Amino acid sequence: MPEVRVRFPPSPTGYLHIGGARTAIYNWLFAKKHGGKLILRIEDTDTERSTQASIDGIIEGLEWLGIDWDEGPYFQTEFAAEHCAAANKLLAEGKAYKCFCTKESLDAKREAAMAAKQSFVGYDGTCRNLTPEQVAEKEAAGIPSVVRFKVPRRDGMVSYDDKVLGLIKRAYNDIEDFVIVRSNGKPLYLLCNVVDDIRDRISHVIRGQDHMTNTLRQVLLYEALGQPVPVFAHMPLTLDLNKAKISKRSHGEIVAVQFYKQNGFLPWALLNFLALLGWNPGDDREIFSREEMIEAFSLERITKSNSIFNFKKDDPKFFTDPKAININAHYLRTMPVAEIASLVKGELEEAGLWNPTYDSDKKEWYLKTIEMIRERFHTLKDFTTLGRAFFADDFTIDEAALAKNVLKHPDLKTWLPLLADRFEAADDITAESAEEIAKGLAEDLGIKPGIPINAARAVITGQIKGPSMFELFAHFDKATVLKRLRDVDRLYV
RNA sequence: GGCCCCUUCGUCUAGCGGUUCAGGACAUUGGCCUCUCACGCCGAAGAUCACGGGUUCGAAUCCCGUAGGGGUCACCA
Repeated sequence: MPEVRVRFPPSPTGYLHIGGARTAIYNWLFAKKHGGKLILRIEDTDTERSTQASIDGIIEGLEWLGIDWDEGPYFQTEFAAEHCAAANKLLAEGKAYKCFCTKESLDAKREAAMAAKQSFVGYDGTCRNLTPEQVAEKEAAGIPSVVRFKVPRRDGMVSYDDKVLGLIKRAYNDIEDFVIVRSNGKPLYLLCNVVDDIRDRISHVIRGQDHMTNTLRQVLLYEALGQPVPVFAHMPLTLDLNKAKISKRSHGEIVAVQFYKQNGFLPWALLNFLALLGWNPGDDREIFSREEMIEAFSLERITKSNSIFNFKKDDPKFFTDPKAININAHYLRTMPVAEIASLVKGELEEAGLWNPTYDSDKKEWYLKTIEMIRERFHTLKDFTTLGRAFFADDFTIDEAALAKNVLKHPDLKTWLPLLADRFEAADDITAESAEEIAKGLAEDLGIKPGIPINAARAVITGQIKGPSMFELFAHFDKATVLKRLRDVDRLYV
């Protein structure tokens, strides 16, 4: 295979959404797999809608995901001269022509054709065969014109071999003479994109299936420009549960990469999830290290059919696709502690809960805490919400925990302080001695051990569930344990 | 409407003519474990492989129709 050069060409008209991210991911994986280059090219020719904020957001999103590129960002607008030169070349060679039809008359014609349910609603070729004299005449009269590509009028099919979908073909006669330069002299996407891909020596174009009809026309442009056609691979689209294309407009932030960053996702977990939406390695693996995924990736194993991003708005249990959360939770509980520790540090700092000693004296305690609580967390955010009691005294006790494990047994008002007394009397609290003490108290009181233990969990961690309480009695600072146990009184109001 | 693509459990998917009355993952659910929850482990339920015709000794797998879904038909990208 010649040098692999792929590109990710976002148009900066919004944030990076998961569909775009997935395109970037596949291109990135393919480049890495083949030792190729990934080029980032900002397609900003739509000056009306392009914004700097969008460019920043897209780059930030890619960087957060860990997708690095080898060249760029290039900006399409910087190559306007090349785009024009290509258009002029086609014009000079008779492969394109000026069209003086007005947009209004064209729109009217198309609407009439569609209303009449005619098979061909494209441009009718009115200006295709104007003589040079007629063209000169119209230009002299100051009539504005666009440049249209002269699609070969011949029988047969234009075709290309799609790496994902197989042979795609379409009759020449079904393709209209499309516009390549606006009346204001600015070339359009179809042409710019091809010219840029030629200049950037792009070998493989990996993009969404929504580009399929563009591809046939672009193949024609490559041929007219006398350039080799790159390999195309069209990946399936991501739809919502109603099978509608996901978009910022209709789905909001849930489809933005930024949303996942803000909601405690690990970049690699999101990437892993996204990669699996429309691709699989051919075996049962679903969790990959970076190296494993690069090694396993191939265009041939990209799925043909669209996939659904399974999220229900206002789902009380899952704020996004359950599988995405599951994968995130998996990484959360299996990644090296040192790695997750620094991410949690960021969360704590943001929440104003960071204690510098976690980096020095209490480092061991800090790491152990994370190790203990991360197992049942789903996102990084859980450390400062569900796990708040480990890092602060001003936590609130979960309602269910309070009702079920504390208020239900009024005698805990005396039992918990009693437990505190026994802990206080013990010189060294280990998980083993804590268990002995707690169970011993229950026995002496003639109650089930679960009652004081679960109540302790509620007042010490604020949660109805969590790590082994015996380990926690030993893990928490003794004074904290005693205080929280003795403070149980305040809960009965 | 034309053209193009797609169609296997709720969702992501495996499958590429026979060893599959369809396997895995997530979600759901029963149990074990247990101080709780989670993890882990063992189970359950869940897909007449969109439908209808062919081809074949044999089809989820090949062919043809039909239906459904998606994409696209801009002087947007």
